Amino acid sequence: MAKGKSAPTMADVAREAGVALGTVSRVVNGEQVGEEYREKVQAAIRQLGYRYNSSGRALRTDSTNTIALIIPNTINPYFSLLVHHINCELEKRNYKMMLCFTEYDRSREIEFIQMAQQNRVDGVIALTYNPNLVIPEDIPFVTIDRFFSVSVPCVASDNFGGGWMAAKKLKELGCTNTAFLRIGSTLTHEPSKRKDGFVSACVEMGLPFEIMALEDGQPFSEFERFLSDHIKDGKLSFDGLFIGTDSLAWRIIQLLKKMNIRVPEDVQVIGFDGIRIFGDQDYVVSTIVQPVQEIAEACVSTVLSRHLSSVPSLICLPVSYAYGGTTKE
Amino acid sequence: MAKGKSAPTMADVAREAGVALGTVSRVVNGEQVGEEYREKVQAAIRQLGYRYNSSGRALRTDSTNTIALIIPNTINPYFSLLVHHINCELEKRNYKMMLCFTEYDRSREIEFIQMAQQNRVDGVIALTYNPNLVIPEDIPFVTIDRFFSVSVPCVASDNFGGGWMAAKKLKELGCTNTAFLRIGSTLTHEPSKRKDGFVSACVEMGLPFEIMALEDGQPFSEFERFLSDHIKDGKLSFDGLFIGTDSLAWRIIQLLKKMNIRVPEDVQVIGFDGIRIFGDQDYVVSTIVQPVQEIAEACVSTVLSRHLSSVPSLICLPVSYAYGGTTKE
DNA sequence: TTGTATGCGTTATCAG
DNA sequence: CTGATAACGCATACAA
Repeated sequence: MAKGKSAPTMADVAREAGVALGTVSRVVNGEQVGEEYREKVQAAIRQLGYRYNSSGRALRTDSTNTIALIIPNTINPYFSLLVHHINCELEKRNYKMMLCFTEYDRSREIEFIQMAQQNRVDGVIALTYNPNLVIPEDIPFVTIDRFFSVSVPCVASDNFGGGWMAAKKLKELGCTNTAFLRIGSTLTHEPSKRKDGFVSACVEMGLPFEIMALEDGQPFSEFERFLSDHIKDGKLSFDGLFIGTDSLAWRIIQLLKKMNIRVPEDVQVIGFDGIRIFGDQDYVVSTIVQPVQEIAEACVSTVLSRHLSSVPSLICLPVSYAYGGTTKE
Repeated sequence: MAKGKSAPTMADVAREAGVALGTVSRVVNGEQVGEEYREKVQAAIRQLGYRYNSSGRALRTDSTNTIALIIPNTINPYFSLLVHHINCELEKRNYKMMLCFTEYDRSREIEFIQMAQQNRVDGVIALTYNPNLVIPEDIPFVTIDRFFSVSVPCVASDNFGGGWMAAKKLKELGCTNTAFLRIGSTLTHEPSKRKDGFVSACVEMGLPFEIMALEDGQPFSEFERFLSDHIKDGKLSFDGLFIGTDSLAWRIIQLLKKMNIRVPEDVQVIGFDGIRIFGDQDYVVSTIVQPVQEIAEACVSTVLSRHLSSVPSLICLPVSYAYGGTTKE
């Protein structure tokens, strides 16, 4: 019988079962225990409704069965998807997730890494933007989309291949003059390679292209100006656009509508990420799809395999093309 | 100097500062401590890079500064939004979140509640569907959208008022024959009142309406049949639809397109939830917007105020109408 | 005000 | 194979 209202402990179970405390621990942890002892203990556990106290275990073993996920937010649907699949993978393996939102704040990225260590998490998965971020060496750490060093595994999709694929697709669909549009930080990370792949393919195939990259601080209206500059007699000189993310693609398409340019009749548009409306229905735009499920699986299995000596330092996963109404066909 | 590689403990700090262990604890917890002692301790803390170990504190205080959030997933954008705002509110208050995905699995809902207790979380916020769920009395518990009993606070938006608002809006926009469409469980919960509010308003205003509710197991195609049955000479007899969720509204609109019914010219559609594309851009459909931010704030402040004796048992927050392209104007 | 000592629930190390 | 017991890092009641 537990004393008062507080939850029963191993000592209570031991008393109830008439065995030693250590024996209870062994049963709970599935270690070798004599059959009749095991049964007595299990009966007592059921009797008292005992469940082990993770705080005690955490203190003793210095591990919490928890992984910290550091990510800007969960409003952006790509991040939501990532959070979802990573948490599912963790749940499968009986791990918990400690979710940390940075809102793109560089100081919070640092803070959360410290906080994660203080909370004795068993590892960290991080999607960050701070160019000066220092990755601790004494805790399993996996990054998404950013390569720091060979000792910090990075998981990303094949951004270069995706850019290449977009160019090839536009060409196949009959485009003869294209542009790549992107917005974003000056930070060099894996997604930066989307442009590189696109450019490489265009050069190789002899497909004309222009680049329009908005740096931090420049207003969105710069895109409007850029597009206007390429309109003659109400006709856009581009017939194919590859855009850094689906989100930006969608905004650009709104812009084109306002300018009376039809998509995909006048210009075909391919985005990047693979965002679906309501998370699981149609693709919002034609797009290069990131394999989020596989990315999540790779992150989790990598961060949990600290002891496995040989972890690749860059895990690159294949992308695919999906039709979303903004290309022909 | 810490022994070996493991993180410094309070004992290390005490030794370094030449004070007692208890004094370090008091400094760390911001209690009254003599000025020169405080300074010595803080210097030692900086010196060693000490951060307190939350496992030790958790074991000692039997509290973890963690709240469990039980929710189906984070793919559905409404859930993503909820997770986002709840986590933000928790971060503000220096609490962590333990995220639990049920995927609508009733047994997992139960499991997670037990697991949360085992992990000594300080409270639970839950959005569940299991009709037989038993809410533990010995832990602060807040539910979203479902009322269990006066002792379990429930946070929800004004679903009845939202239904009423939808009817009024459709009437204002000139509709003369309407229908309410919904899909979903047989479970009675707060969102069930969307229909009630709609019906009440229609009756009061003398606006004709029909109800079409899909029960569990019925295929989506039932909606197609329902709509077909109401088409004569290619013309839909309804000119206004109120639909249980934005997600369903969007699917219905796809259906209408296939049937060559134009939205909003032939029929105006209002959904419920307030989902925006990419989480923060345009509304996907015209809709009754749930005040997610306020819901999150209410959940968190309620679950954290266990000691405050008087918590209302139902917190009902006001909704608003937003134009999203599927109504006139 | 500061120091000392105990115990939170668990795992792990020893003896038996 | 089992029982007893010592940590783990911290907060706190009590003694100084």
